[in-house]
Amino acid sequence: MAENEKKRIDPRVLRTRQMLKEALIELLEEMDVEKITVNRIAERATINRVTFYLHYKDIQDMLEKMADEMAENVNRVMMRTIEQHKSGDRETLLLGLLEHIAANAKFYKVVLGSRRIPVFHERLRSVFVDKIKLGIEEIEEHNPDIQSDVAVWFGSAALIGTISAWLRNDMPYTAPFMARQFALLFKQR
Amino acid sequence: MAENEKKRIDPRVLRTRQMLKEALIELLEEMDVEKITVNRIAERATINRVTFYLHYKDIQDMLEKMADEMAENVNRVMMRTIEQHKSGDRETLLLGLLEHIAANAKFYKVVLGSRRIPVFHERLRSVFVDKIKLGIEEIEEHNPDIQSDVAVWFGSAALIGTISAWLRNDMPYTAPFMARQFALLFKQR
DNA sequence: GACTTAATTTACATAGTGTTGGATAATCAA
DNA sequence: TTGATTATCCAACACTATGTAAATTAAGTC
Repeated sequence: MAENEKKRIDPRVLRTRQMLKEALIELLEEMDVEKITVNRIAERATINRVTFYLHYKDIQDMLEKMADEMAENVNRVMMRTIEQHKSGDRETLLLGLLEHIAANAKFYKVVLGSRRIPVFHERLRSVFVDKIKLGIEEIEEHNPDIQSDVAVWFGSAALIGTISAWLRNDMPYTAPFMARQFALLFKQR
Repeated sequence: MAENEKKRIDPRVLRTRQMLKEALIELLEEMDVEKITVNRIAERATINRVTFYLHYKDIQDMLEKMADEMAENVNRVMMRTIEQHKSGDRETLLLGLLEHIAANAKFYKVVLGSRRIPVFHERLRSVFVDKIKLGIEEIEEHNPDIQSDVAVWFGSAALIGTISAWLRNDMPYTAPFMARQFALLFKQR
């Protein structure tokens, strides 16, 4: 059932998109996003340049689609973590997220850790904003002087920014350690 | 003395650069940075396109130079605030910063609030990182379980991100209010 | 094996880049 | 004010990248 939902896509399409994406990630490891052209992506992917346009409007469009996929994945991971542990416990939730990121570190380091690709940060931020909004009441009860939307801005920015820095520095700490750090840093009394 | 330090620059140069910068800010208000070309900037500034290249290598170079100027300004503002109040009090320091940003909201909204111009975020982050490192010992004393570099990542990201969100939402709260919010949010016990 | 759809090839018009050499105009120094 | 200096302008150039079109080849589907 599950694999029929997306009514079977031609394997050639999957292959081409996969190769284009891998090529783009590779290039992003090597150069700034402004230096990347459709030419280069196609060449690296050993795909004809014209074929690129059969799949994406332009590079920006491609980045956005990849960012959407990333957001979906992150959402799914967080959902799954919650189900497995049957608790909205913040630390375990973060641990699930961080372990997913660590498992796909090559990708996330490029799109979040590196400079100059804001689409991914935007998408991830809106995922976090949604998640944080759900657990925000506690803060309001605890400290009524804190404006809830400011707290959401603060929390989501701190999360993304810290994770990005963690990736930029080649993850010097383990995922569980980072989850614990977040728990401590977010703790209000 | 002070004005002689930069050994008098030709007023034509100052004028040209000023017009180019204003044109770029205007364009950034109107469109994404990828859509901006040297052509457009020159046209908007009523400056010949060739003249652009007499001042900047390319658009990226121009953005970097503007980001450097911004970082200098922010640094200066924070220094001045500390001098005036003769105290490293966090809330007043932040208030000085936020008031400076509010006073130049048009500029900051474009370069920080809008999407897709990471250079400015980077530069501002490194300013904050420096500042936060100085006041980090207290946290270490208070809670020895928190890794100091993680705390720096967390703090700087939260600051920039919250300020950006504040600008993106057209500053619905006053600068003093935001300074107070930061003080509350950063408070650890 | 016939049908369908994806990818390739070649080609073209358009737009932007970065640099040149020479003319013009604004600033500076005497 | 004058003459020297230097910034800006103008026209032109080669080059790279973009995005699209039409016809051909190759791969996947039933």
